[in-house]
Amino acid sequence: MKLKRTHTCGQLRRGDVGAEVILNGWIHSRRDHGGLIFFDLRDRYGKTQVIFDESVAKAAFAKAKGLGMEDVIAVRGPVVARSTENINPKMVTGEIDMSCTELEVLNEAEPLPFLVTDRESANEDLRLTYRYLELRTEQLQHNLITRSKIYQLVRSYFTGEQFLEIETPFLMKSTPEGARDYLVPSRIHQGKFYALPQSPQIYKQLLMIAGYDRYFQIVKCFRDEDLRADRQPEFTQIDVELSFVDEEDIFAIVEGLIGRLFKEIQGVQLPAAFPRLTHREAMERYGTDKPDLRYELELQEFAPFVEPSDFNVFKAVLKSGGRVKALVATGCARYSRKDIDELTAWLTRYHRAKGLAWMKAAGDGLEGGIAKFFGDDLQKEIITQLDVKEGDLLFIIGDRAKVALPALGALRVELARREGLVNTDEVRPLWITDFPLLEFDEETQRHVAVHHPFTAPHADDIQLLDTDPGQVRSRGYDLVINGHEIAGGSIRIHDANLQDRLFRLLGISPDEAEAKFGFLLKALRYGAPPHGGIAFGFDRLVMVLVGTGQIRDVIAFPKTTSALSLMDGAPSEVSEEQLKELGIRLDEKMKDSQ
RNA sequence: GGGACCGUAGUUCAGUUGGUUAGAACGCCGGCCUGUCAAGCCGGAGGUCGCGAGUUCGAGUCUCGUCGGUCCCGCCA
Repeated sequence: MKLKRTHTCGQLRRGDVGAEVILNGWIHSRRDHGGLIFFDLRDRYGKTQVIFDESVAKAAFAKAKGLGMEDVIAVRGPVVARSTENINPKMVTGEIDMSCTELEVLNEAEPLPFLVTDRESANEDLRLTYRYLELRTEQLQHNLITRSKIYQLVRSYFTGEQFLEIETPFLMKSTPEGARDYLVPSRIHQGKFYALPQSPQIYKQLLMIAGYDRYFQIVKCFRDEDLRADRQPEFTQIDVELSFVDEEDIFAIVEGLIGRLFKEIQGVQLPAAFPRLTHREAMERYGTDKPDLRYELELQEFAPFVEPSDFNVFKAVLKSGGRVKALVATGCARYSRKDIDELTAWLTRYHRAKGLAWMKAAGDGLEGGIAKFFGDDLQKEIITQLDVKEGDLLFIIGDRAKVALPALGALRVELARREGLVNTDEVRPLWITDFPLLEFDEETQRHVAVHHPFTAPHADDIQLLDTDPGQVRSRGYDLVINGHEIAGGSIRIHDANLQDRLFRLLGISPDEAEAKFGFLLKALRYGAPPHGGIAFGFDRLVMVLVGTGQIRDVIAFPKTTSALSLMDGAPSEVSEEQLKELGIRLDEKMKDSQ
């Protein structure tokens, strides 16, 4: 190219008027007036309007005639001021034009599959197929530029706090527990496989044992599970681990980082310390372990009103050890029977609830739904105790605790969405603490780790490990922001005997523990310091910081819901030779389907 | 593994109860036009109605299957 840029397309201002400049970029849009042509020339820094005037530069004008959207050009000419009535207040460069005297066409673009000016102009599958075009859109450029800033802020924060950035292997040993591994076959050791890390958990604990007492890494992780709007099979974590610490040290470090990120990216000042909720309290009040605190609408205890009532369904629920809780939907008495039926259908379909009971507040009593099972005095008591106001709608769910609380929690989120209760300017971080250490898995009929098997049990509950493992609290914690689980971590077990005991509790035999985690158990015997850490879902953090609900909006080249890369066609078949080298033979059925 | 919604021109969509030649906007091509910034005006080209079967005298429309996308449940230590 002959004309190399002297400025970017977002740079020129009134003060540059008179300067001779060269700009390089893409033709974002063109407006042809016959003897006068306007281009908006775009690069990632912004847009500048370029004018081609037949009477000023005949050759450049003639070439510009034939150009169209997304052609790549270089233009030379003076910066000229716009007359007052021609100033475009919507553009930061709107007070000036660049009057082109020389034009070099760097590359002409074929007609586009969709408009780069408008992200909504194509379905997502088409945009993903031409992801490099979608990445030219303002929104995605903004998201990726912000993401880049966040990497830098994270690195400068942690290195400023004396953390070391250390890389850990991508080709590692497959371990049981947790998500399905992505496997990588070994050529040198045919029949054996590496696994891509679900997280660098064990490595960072080994780094603590090695004495690197403050470690962090911005690292890709891989989990072969089904996708969601906020979940990709490969994603990025900010992985952090510290030695000689307890929960308070971790919280302080994280609060410092999150505070700085929101200050720098959003200009929002967060409190120096974040509020904390125990897991139990979060479930009781919000029906979820990741509550969105930007709105109230808390779950309320309804059990006291069940016994004096005539509603036998709830009585039976309580008798069998279940829970009955309520949600007071402010001003929702206007909901029609159809609205309520829709909510009921949604809850039974997606949240395993058997039903959704309701009553409307009218006058000084309750009516509709199950109101007839509650006497006048009992209704008045409900209204007083639950602070029900005229025009409110009372939703009640009775079921096993595992169903009733999450279902009502889901209803809370849905009602907030419908009623527009979410203040999108607010940022509400909080810590969830005191998770249960173990959870009984019905399918495999054994206990599984709620967090992971290296999480330390709460000191007060260790004696319960053998008698009532389900009641043991862990030293795990989650950071939740606006209803998104942003980070999770724990104080780890640094005692080999306790770790051994945990493996046994999880139904991992001594032999298996030795085979799968022997290296960790051995390392714990060579002077392991007390340690703990946390891992951030980096993509989700970026989502919250740029204000999108879709993880694909913050990843340059994401996969579809079925884990395909529409642009390059991954995953794809490989040659017989490649398979042979790896000692792999495909199932006949798969060959047929190819 | 399961559920819901979607697939019509390059793109976004409309298309009535199953009925003549499947429309609009943007984009593209050609023409006019010297102050637009969603430029405007005139004209033109452009369709395997995702794919396959079925029902029917007749299918973009109904049924089944299949492929792809999105969202959700399960799953995600």
